[in-house]
Amino acid sequence: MTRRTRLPQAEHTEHAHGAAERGVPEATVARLPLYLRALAALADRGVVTVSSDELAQTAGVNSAKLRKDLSHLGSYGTRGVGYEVDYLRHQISREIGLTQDWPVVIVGIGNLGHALANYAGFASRGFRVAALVDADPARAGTEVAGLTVRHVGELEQLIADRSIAIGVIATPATAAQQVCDRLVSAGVTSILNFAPALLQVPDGVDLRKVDLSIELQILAFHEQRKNGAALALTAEQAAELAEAVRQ
Amino acid sequence: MTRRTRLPQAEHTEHAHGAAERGVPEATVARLPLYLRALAALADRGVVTVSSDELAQTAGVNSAKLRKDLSHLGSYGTRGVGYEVDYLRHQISREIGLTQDWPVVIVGIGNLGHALANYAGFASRGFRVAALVDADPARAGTEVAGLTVRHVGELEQLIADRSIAIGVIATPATAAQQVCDRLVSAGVTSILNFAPALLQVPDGVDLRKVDLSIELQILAFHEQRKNGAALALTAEQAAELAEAVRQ
DNA sequence: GCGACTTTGTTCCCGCGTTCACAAGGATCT
DNA sequence: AGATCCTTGTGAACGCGGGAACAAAGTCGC
Repeated sequence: MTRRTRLPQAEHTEHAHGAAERGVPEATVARLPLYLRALAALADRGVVTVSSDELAQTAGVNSAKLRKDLSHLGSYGTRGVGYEVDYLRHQISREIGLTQDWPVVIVGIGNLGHALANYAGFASRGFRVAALVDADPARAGTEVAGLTVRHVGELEQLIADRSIAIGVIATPATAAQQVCDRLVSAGVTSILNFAPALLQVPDGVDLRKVDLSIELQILAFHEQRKNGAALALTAEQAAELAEAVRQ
Repeated sequence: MTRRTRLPQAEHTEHAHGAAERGVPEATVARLPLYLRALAALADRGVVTVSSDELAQTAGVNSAKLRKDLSHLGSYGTRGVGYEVDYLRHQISREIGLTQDWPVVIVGIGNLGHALANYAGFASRGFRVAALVDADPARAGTEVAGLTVRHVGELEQLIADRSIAIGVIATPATAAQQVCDRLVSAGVTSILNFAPALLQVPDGVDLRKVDLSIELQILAFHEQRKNGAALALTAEQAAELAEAVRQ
């Protein structure tokens, strides 16, 4: 196997520990939650067995992709029949790690942190909001989503006491890196960042980011292209005009 | 195709290689907001000119990728020098469409909708929350983020009156498709969906989704892999491990 | 004006992910 | 049991995005 791509670095897929053995492609991992949601919907409707085609349609993907994705986890289907909903659901849940309890700390209890603390989608998937932390002393002591907000000074203690491995950053951008550093040094190894800032984390720590405004900007780009025909045309005409005038 | 964007003396009429124009890769589009943010940070620090290397580092990407991305928009740099911060910023803003005003309607003013309505990142990038709508009559009439929440019955009227082209869905999953349909038939052509549901939209309508719990699930997957050796083998080897530790 | 230097814009190559198409394999019926 | 049908799992082709490397093109010093 030892592919020799002549570059001395950037090989973190290669020596990643468990990945070599059962390497599940990142793109596949990102879709597993979709399948899980689709399976839950089917189970609610009392469906016992589904074909890849049906499941794919429910999840909104191509059936070939679905089959290939599932094949990375194992051979959980029956040829000629399909997949047993409950069984497959359990297998995917186990693969993602949703069969265990994941305590999470949310840092920054502003509007967004407030919403995240109350978000039902977390609890229903094995994530438990175990601590809420904010830098504002006035906010500490208040109750949000059934939990008492603690001051950020207690961050390390809370992480240690409650075995927290996952942290969510919902602070302003200016505080994000500092909070991130403290989370990491306190032992958190997975971070979900909502602050619009570029965070640096050491190797071994996973960082994902969600930037709400970026999504809107992407939509705006395409929106502009749709109605853009007219505008771009005038722009082009203007350029041509300008050029014509110069001559 | 022979359209030439006017920039600090660009004089190649010859191989007017139709760069850019009709085809900015989706991956590039998704990074443009990052560059914009990096440029804003540089401008705040008073930087006037920046090399692709510097800018790439600020944005957290590879410099070759950055240059290729920018080349899709046009030739906005000066060889041997770099990019003029303000000029490039304006060009990207224009490309994404951030130089114009984008009225947005938010449907579903629960915790998340509340947070979105107050999100500062929108207003600072040309997005204007033009209407808040909720299905709960009790919530209609209340004030959120300086706007009066309207009942969902007024949705179509609001969209028409305020020329809204972008809609944000922050409702429960069960209401999402119905809201989506109404948005579309009222003329909205770009939708950002926060509800954990698969939405169907006709051609010509752009749909993007953000599922907060999916991000956490992806983190959980990797987290499990990290500690994975021990956790994955619980059944058989946990006992072995426990025994080994005992001795 | 000219050569050395700097940085962009582009080309080439590689690997990943998607998709098609089909062989493999189990279920069902006769 | 054997034939037929059905759906999975996978091999192979393909297109796209990423990264290294390089040529083009401008600046700067003399």
